[in-house]
Amino acid sequence: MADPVTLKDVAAAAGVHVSTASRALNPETRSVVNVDTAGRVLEVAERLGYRPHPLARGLRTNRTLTIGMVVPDLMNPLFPPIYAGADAVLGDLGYSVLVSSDDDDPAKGRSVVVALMERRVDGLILANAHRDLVIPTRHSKVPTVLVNRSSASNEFPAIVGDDHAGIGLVVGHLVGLGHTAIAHVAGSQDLSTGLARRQAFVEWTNREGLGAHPELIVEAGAFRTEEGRAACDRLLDSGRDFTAIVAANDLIALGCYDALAQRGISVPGDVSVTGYNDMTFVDRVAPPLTTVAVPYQEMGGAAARQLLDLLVGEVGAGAPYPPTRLAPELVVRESTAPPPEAKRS
Amino acid sequence: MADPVTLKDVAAAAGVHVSTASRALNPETRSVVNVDTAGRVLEVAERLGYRPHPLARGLRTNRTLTIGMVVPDLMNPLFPPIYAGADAVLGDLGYSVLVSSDDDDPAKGRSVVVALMERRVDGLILANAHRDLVIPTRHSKVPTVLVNRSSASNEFPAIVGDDHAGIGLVVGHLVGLGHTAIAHVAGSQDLSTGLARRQAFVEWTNREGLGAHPELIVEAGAFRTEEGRAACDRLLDSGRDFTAIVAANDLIALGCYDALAQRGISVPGDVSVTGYNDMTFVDRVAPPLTTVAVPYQEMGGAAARQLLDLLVGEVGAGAPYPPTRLAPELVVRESTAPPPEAKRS
DNA sequence: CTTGGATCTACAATCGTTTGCAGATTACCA
DNA sequence: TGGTAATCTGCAAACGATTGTAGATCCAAG
Repeated sequence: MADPVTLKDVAAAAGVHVSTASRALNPETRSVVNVDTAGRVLEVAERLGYRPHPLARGLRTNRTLTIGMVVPDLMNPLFPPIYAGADAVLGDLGYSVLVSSDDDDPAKGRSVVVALMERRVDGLILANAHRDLVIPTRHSKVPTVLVNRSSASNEFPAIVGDDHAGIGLVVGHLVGLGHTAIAHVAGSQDLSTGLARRQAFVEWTNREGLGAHPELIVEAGAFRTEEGRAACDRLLDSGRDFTAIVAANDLIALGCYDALAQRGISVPGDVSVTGYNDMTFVDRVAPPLTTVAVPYQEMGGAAARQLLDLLVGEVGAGAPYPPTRLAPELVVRESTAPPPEAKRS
Repeated sequence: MADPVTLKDVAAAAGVHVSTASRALNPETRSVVNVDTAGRVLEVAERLGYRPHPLARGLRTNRTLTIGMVVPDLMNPLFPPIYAGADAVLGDLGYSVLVSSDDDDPAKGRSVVVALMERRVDGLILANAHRDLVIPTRHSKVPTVLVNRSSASNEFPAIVGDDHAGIGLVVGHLVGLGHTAIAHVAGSQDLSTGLARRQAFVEWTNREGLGAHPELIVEAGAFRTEEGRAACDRLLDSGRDFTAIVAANDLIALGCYDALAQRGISVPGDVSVTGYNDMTFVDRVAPPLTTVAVPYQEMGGAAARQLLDLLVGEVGAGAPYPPTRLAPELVVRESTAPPPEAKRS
């Protein structure tokens, strides 16, 4: 009842052939049609409330004005901002963003990507994180950009947070407070962020002259509170002395809170803890978490713009794409303080 | 390079006409074609990796296998679970869910709905909440279901949390602890949940024999921390005595935390506070918040199933649809305790 | 041997656009 | 006035599927 006003209707009402109507409606080709017939068509289309049928148009032009986006899990508060950022810039240009989750399962990741491609998306934004993900788009022509992750070979443009700088911020902050024995609870090394933050940690601690202490680095199996707690337990069990922990992300940091609390170790009285991501509400836990804020929304926007470039640009411009790194920001709260005097590293 | 294997290719390879191939591939019509030609077509299609072109198919059948979903804001942690729940059930049937946000702006709400309809979605799931939202689908034939909100006239099926029961749970809990002077910081009365929770509050406090105290009800302009804080300030300024606050949602409850803390009133020592929704991390704020958990994911799933019913059923089955209410669950944490002895209501 | 009915398959139209091409109109200039 | 270029506009073929209808084939019965 609502909408079936077709191009044919517009053409008829304007007294022209549908091809003329089509050309008049399309800004690209409008110049080829007489200026006042064009005007008449426009006016009639407006009056009738004509809307092109996206399927018909897409069938002919081979474009869907749809972008596929795959994330590990939309319920992880990291990803909605990325989505929102991308959707904002793409929506303005008439694109819709179709999200899929892969639940951190590489197999499912592949299958959702092919599902998206079967839906004929015009481009892909991949935020799913497994480093070894074989990307089915590799040999297809679907423009693809990575966000919040990079690929080893830089075969796709990638927008990532500058983990190196971010970790630099927190270790700088900690040594500024006087810490000299700093531990790291790393995230999964299968994710590019887990790897990058760990590498950044060893580099910055070296650069600050704290020396290399591999025993002060322990790895959480995943970026989750429970895993963080377990990893921190292992660290504590090892008996090594330290006065600060930089956790690979906020969830792991909260896990550290738990492990420390259980042993009666006070934060930040006895040991300082830092997180990463500045998730919602980490300003309200006890104690409010010192962490680093990553501009996820801007990352989404940047990824979208990058993708648009790919869409207009010639396919296969190729060449390796060095990842663009967005600067993070240190957020100092109450989980960090100078080390206790009594304790020597 | 990847995919352009069309029905015509399959037909040619199987030595049949494309119409025969089409019928063979479609389970509905398969019976009409000879059983072993059908088998041959199937086999060839499989071997060639044929995938029907969704646009072509949709153009002909007038279905897109796409469901539109509109939420106020995906960054609000309430909505990803709803999305996930719906996507899980719809995805299994080949549907994709296209999300749009309306930023709680009724005008934008209408425009995203028409945008979705122009994309020819097969159905709509509306989770955007403004009670007075004029729904553009009203006179169109797009099957629509509401989730986490209802419409006054019940013209659409709606899946909502049972706010009445949920509020009953918390006031029951509070009177069980001995509270007799309970205040309510309500949410926006423009949202069906804000309204329903407030009404439930007055009904349950009456039923518990606490009498009506309109001065103990104050309204936050929106379901946000800042507004909650302001509203709670007004409540405190009024000078009325009370020993517990039931907040319309968790964010407002956190606002109450802030307002109380600033005046040195301890939670739950001096006053108990309850929230609503059991958002992630409210178990980690100080003190951990007593609240009510709403099964948002199931709500999304139920909405999807309801929509599927509409899709197969005859259009305009009509008749008012009484909302389906899903039972919430009380989560007791540490923000509630018996009232202080000293204080009389 | 013809006719009628089952069964199957092919033809062709259709969904609503876009777009190469050809034809029509007008205008311009010699 | 006639020829040609410039400017529009219409025709028709796509895009890749689905589907009503008509025709082909085969077999059995009259």
